[in-house]
Amino acid sequence: MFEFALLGLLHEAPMHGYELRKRLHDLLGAFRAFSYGSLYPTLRRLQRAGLIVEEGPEEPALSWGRRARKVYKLTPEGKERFADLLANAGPQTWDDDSFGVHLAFFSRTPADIRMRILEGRRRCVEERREGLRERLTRTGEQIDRYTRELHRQGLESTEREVRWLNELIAHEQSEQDE
Amino acid sequence: MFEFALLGLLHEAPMHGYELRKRLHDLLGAFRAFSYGSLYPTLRRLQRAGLIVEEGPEEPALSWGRRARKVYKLTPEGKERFADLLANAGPQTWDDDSFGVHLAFFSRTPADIRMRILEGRRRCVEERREGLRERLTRTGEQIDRYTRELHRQGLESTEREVRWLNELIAHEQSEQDE
DNA sequence: CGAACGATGTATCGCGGCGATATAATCACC
DNA sequence: GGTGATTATATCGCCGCGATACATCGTTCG
Repeated sequence: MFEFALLGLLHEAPMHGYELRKRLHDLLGAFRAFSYGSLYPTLRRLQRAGLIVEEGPEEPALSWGRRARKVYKLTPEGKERFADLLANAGPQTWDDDSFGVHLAFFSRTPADIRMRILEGRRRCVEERREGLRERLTRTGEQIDRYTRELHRQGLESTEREVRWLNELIAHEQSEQDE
Repeated sequence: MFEFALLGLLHEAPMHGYELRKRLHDLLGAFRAFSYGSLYPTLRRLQRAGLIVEEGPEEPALSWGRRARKVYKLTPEGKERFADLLANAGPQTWDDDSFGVHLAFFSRTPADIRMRILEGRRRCVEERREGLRERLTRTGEQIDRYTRELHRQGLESTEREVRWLNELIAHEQSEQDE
């Protein structure tokens, strides 16, 4: 997840940790929080895996005054890895975050893959919706008001996501026809 | 989180792990998934902390055929701990799950505390809403369609949650007046 | 009859992510 | 010249998850 997002951002330009976190927040803050406690360890992991490298000092004299910062850039292996992650959807569970990251990089994703990701997401959200409906009728009247309220809220937001996904898919199709 | 939910469930009756997980799923599945990979370690932790104890074999002969199961029950310390967790809201961030658990146990929560929890939640969701609005206007037109769509979706669901919380709070107040 | 399957049941392992925290330099402002 | 916000990197321990393993029971189907 983190790995996916970082590789995607570094695809735009080389960056250092702090900057990555800000971009992450702007790009994906609407659906997920990102902490430094994951950022730096993930960067180290990516570095050890050879997916990113620390850029040389470069411009050591120019604009001095900035304090120590480590700028990372993608390696060819990193680009390859990102392409892999882009192409296949993550684990198909309703609480998996990777869909959001996919969406954030959709403008760089081929149309057929976009469609596959969207439909995969829709399928798993629909499954969850059915599960919730079934549970709501099963547990019926025997649960207290607050729990039922929680269920209603969960079901409604799931239904809304399905509708949203349908719109996205429809838009995708109309674009394809044109 | 897990700890909170487990203590709450064991408040109803002594139970074993598998049963707890099923109840968890019925009660809170609408907003959160629960895995065994957390359940059993959490039970051990609670046991080590003296908040729960393994019930004696009890009825060893009756209804035999059932296979090995460990039934846990609350200790006085466990009840105390649960009361503490009930009374004060968890970390006030929009992605904190503990609100859902609180809600699930609302029927056992005093009215004034219910109100405090609801208002705390509303405050932090409203803050997030403002942050998202600000970011949407700031990043304005310079972001691609898909990312904007993600933002819109995040903002809308936040707004819906605020409305929902307002309803819950209003209902709470009307009940108090009566 | 037995095989196969799905539910019941307990448990662990490694890893990914988080909150808290430490450290430090720079900048803006009064 | 001090105070606080912002920029910047980093680690620690804990929590929760997915995968996996294993054993028993009831049912169903060939």
